[in-house]
Amino acid sequence: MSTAKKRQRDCDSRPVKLPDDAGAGVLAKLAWAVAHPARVRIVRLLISREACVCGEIVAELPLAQSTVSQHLKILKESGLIQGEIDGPKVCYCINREMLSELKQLIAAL
Amino acid sequence: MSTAKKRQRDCDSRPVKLPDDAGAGVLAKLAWAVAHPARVRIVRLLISREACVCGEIVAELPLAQSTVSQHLKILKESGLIQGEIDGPKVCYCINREMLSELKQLIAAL
DNA sequence: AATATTCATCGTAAAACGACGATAAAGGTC
DNA sequence: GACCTTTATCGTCGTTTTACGATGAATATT
Repeated sequence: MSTAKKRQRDCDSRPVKLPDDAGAGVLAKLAWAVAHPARVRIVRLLISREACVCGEIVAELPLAQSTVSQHLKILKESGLIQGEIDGPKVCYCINREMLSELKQLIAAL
Repeated sequence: MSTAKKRQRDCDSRPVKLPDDAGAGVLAKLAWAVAHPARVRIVRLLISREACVCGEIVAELPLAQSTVSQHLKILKESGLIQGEIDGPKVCYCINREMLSELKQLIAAL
């Protein structure tokens, strides 16, 4: 995704409110991605395994395949994980950059 | 809820599943507390100010007083903040221990 | 070609979230 | 006591989340 921060100089006299809010949104989104036990487990699994087929993730969780797929979609949209099609299977892996950004944003609290 | 599998102390060779799940819930709860822009801003505000009356927090956010109060309640229930009654006002402050736990859990990912 | 496997998506239902206004509770002030 | 300030809670409404089964698309396998 690379929704990098574009820095521009506006002649505003109050450069305080908006940046604060925007930054809050970024952290909130990433935090929300791991704000569910199933998603935490998926993230941890992918961190430890480095690459994992969807079926394995489903087998690891006490949820229906469609539900897991939903969580995977959410994690994918957050940028924390990536999915690569491999034949009829889909191989998921962690996006280390996004994970680092999450860690940094939390650590900077 | 609690569709948790009751796993007895059987001589299982894989003591991995249950701790993983429990820990996931703890992290998910703390992450969810900061999974909303308004709550991120409240947390940041309390970190920077060290103590803050509810009214100031309300003034800082573009939300109704009742809505902010809801968010404060959520943050209080997560343990991330504490509220102390001071006359008719309520003084909120960060719970540094919980904040550290959140940081540690994220960093340990 | 027919079938099986793998995964995403659709449709749906229940629950929770997020927001608000109105009201109540608790504490000061006159 | 009457009144104002401050905050929490209640009731409500619309939206989102979470979960599931069923279906569809894409690829392997036979």
